[in-house]
Amino acid sequence: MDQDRISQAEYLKALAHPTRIRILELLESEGRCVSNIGEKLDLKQSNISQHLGILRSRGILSLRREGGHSIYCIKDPRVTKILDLLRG
Amino acid sequence: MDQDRISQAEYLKALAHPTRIRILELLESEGRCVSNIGEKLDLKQSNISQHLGILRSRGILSLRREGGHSIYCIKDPRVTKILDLLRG
DNA sequence: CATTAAGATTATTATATTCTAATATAATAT
DNA sequence: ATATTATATTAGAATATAATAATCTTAATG
Repeated sequence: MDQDRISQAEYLKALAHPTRIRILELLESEGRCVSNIGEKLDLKQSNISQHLGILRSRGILSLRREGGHSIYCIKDPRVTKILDLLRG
Repeated sequence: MDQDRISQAEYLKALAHPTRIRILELLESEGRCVSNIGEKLDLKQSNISQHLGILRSRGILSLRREGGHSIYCIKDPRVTKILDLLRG
């Protein structure tokens, strides 16, 4: 169906941003909370939260709550394969 | 460097469109000219030409001229791997 | 209960993409 | 040389994305 290509495109679009790629690189080693990612990337909290929301809404990241923090982890193993391919 | 993520993002952005994914699927089997792709996809010629230009400018497709036709082919084998992963 | 910390959401503005329509170019045929 | 076919390019309007700032929400703590 054509819906397939639309969701494939949306999936790729979720990955297709330099900040989101940097976030995914950070999360490849371990799950992290928003403020930790914020320190590493030196970006506004709301901006990071928006990017995380995009990655989560496409099923790429998962979220668990721990103490007062939201820990984001890579949920879909395909992203690491795609990033590996890109790094060639 | 950060430039790496920018080019990776641009590469993914080139793939991240339903029409471009359909074009790549068509080209996975064989090289095709613009009008052939046009028949299959039922889109305006200029629109297809623009999408092909985007894919070519990112090094994903190559172009050779043959008679009065432009034949486009997949140049970067990584795309088929990425599409395979998405179809997973 | 009031305060604070962590994160999410919303509004706004700026920028980028996409599609269509029109025009230009290049090669081939008449 | 003119016409035709195939493709490319450009311009413009509509839509989508992105960054910032401001405003919630929730949970934990004094």
